[in-house]
Amino acid sequence: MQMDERKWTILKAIIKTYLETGEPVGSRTISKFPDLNLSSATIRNEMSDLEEMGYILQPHTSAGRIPSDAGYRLYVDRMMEEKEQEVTEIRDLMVQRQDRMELLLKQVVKFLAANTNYATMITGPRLHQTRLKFIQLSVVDDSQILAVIVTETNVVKNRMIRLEHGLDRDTVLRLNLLLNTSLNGLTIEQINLSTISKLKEEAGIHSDVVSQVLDAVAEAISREEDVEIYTSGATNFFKYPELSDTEKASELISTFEEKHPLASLMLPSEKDADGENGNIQVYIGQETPLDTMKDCSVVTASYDMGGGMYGRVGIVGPKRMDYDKVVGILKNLTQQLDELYKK
Amino acid sequence: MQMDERKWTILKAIIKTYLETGEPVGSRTISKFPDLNLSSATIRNEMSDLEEMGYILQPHTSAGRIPSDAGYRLYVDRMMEEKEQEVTEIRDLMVQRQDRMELLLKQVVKFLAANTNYATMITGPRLHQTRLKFIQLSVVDDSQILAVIVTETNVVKNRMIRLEHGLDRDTVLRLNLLLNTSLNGLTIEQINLSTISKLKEEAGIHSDVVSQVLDAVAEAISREEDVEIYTSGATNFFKYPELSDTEKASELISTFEEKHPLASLMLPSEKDADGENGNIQVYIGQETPLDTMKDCSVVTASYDMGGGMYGRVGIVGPKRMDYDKVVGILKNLTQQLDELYKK
DNA sequence: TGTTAGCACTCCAAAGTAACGAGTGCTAAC
DNA sequence: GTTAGCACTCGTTACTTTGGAGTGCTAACA
Repeated sequence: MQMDERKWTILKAIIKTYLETGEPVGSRTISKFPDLNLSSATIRNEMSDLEEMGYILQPHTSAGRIPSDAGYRLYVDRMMEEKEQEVTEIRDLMVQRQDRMELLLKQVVKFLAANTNYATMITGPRLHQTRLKFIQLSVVDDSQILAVIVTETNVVKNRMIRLEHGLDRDTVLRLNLLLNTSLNGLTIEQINLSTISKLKEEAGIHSDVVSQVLDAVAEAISREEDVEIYTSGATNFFKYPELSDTEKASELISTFEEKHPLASLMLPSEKDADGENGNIQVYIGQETPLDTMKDCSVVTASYDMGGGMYGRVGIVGPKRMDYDKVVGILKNLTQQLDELYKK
Repeated sequence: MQMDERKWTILKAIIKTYLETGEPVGSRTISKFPDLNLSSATIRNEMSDLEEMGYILQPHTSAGRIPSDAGYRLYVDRMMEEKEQEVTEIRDLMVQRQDRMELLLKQVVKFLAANTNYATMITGPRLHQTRLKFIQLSVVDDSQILAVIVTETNVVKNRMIRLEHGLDRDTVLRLNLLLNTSLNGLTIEQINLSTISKLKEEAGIHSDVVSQVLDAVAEAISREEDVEIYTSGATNFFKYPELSDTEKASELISTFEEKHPLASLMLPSEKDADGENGNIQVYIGQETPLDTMKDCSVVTASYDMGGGMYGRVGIVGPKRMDYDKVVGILKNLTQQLDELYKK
C-alpha cells in the first residue's frame, strides 16, 4: 500500500491529538480537523489502511486508534528538520555560573525539566582530548602529597598521593619542574610509554612518585567508568498516566536515582567528536537500550564545548512526547553550550 | 487514667503488629499474643481505654486500631535505650574509600537505604571549626590564578580567582609565603578583621588579591547556604501503601530529588558540636518540620569525625517505621563514622 | 470509483447492588 | 475482673447494569 498525502495528513492528526490527550483517537475527532474535509466514515477507511500498514493500532476492538512505535518513528523522521526554538533564559544561567561546571550542569537539567515536563539528564563533559595546562605537587604532611591537575579548559582536579617516605620541599620542587616541562600541553593519549619511561628515568629514585602521579592524572582526566551524570525532573513521570502506575514509575525513578544505568543512553556517537554538534538521537519505545524504558521515548543531543570537552544531554518522557518541541529545545540548548566556552 | 503494665503490653503488641502489616489491628489478633492471656473482649475494653488516652485510634467505626502519633512517640521514647546493632559491612566501605569524602557519603546512604528499606540522607560534614593546613596559589594564565585550600582534615577545595592584571611568579611565591605564615593553623572564626588588615598591609599593592583569596577561603570552607546533601532509596516509599499514592509519593520523591528542603530535617543541634555523638532525633508525623512529610517519620543522628567535621545522617519512612532497628543501625553507623577519622 | 449515511455490534468505564466478614460495643453470666 | 454471646457497623470485593464512544460493513449517492 502507498502512503499518500491524505494518509499522512490523517496520521499526523492522529498523532498530534494523541500527544495532547493520551486517549485513543476516534474517526469522528479527526473528521473535525480543519485541513481535512472528510466524513468520519472515510477516515475510518483510511485508518483501517494505516493500521494495516502498521502505523497505528487499536487497544481493543471498539476503541479509537493510537500511534504505534513505527508511527512515531515516521512522524519523528519527517519532522526532524527546521525548528529553532528560542531558549533565552538559559544563557543567563550560563554567564552567571561559567566557572563552576557542576553547578552549570545542574542548572541546565533543572531548567530543561521545568520547561519540558519530562525527566532530563546530562553527562559532564568528558575530557578525552584535553591538554594538560599544569600539575602542581604540594607537601601535605610526612606521608602525603597533593597533586593538583589543571587542564587547558580550566578544569581542576585534586588527588592525594600516599607515600612510604616523606619528600623534602626541594625534591617536590624538582619533580614539579620535571612533570610540567615534560607533560605540559600533552593530551592523555599523547602520554605514551616512551614519555613515561623517560620521565621515570629522570626522576631517579622518585620514579614511584612519578608513576603514582601519572595514575592520578589518568584517573582524574578520563574516568570512563564513572562519567558524572546529573538529572532532574524524575517525578515528571507522574504527569503521564501511562507511566505512573506504581511499578513503572518506581523503576523509572530508581533508574534516575541510580544514574549509572542512564549512561547507556548517553553514549557518545562517533559524530560527537567530529565537532558535528547538536546531532540528535531519538529512541522510541522498544528501541531504547534500557528495559525499564520500553514504554518511553528518549531524545538526546550532543554538545561540544571545544578543547575536547563534549558530552550529551537528554530527555526521557512518554512515547507521546512532544518531539517537535523537545528537538527544538535541545538543538538550541546544545548550540548555546557549544558557544559558551568556544569564544 | 493510669497507664499500667498490661495496657503497655497491649499497646506494644498493637504497634508491633501494625509495623509489620500496616493494617488496623483487631482485638482477636492481640488476644493470641503469647505474653498475653486474655480474651478478645478484655482486650477490647483495654483498647477502648487506650483510645481514650489518645495512644491509638480507629480509622472507622468497625475497624481495628492503629497507633496515633502519641502512641508512636511513647513507644519510641520507651524503646530508645540500649540497642547495639552490628553493621560490619559499612566498615569495609569506609576503609576502602577513606580519601574521597563524597564517595564515602554516597556509599553510606546507599548502604543504609539497602539495609532499611527506607529513604536515607546524609549531610556532608561542615568544616566550621576546621583549621587551615595550607594555601597554595598557582598562576594559571594572565588573568587567573588558582587557589588550592587544604584543611587539617585533608579536605581540598579549589577556587579560580580572576585578576585585572597578571602576576609574575615571584609575586605569587611571596604571597604564598605570606598567606601560609599568617593563616596556618587558624580556624575560619579566628581569621578576624585585625588579621585581615595586617595581611593586606603586608601584601601592599596586591591587597586586592589577598582579599579575593580570603573570600575564596571563607566560601570554600563554610558554605552555610548549600550544605551538600546526599540521598538514596527515595523509591522505597513505594513499598508502603500508605505513602505510595501518586500525589504523596510524587511530593516525597521530589523533595528527595531537590535535596535542599531536607536541610531543615538535618539542622545540627547544639549537642552535636559538643562532641556528644550519635544523639538521635525522632520526628513522628505532624512533628516533622516539612509539610510533605506529615505522614512520615524521620530519624536523624549526628556524627562527628573530629577536627570540626560534623554532620547528620537520617532516615525517612512511614510512621510505622521499625524504630528499634533504625535507631540501632544509626547509632552503630555514626559511631563508626566517628572513629574513622579520629584515630 | 470514491465518498457518505446508517446501522448493528463490541467493549470499556462508571455506577449501582449485594454479600461478606472483620471488628466493635454492650450486656449478662461466670 | 473476665469472658461469651450477640447485634450492629462499615469497608472491601465481586458481580451486574447501563451508557456511550467507536468500529466495520452495507447500500446509496455523486
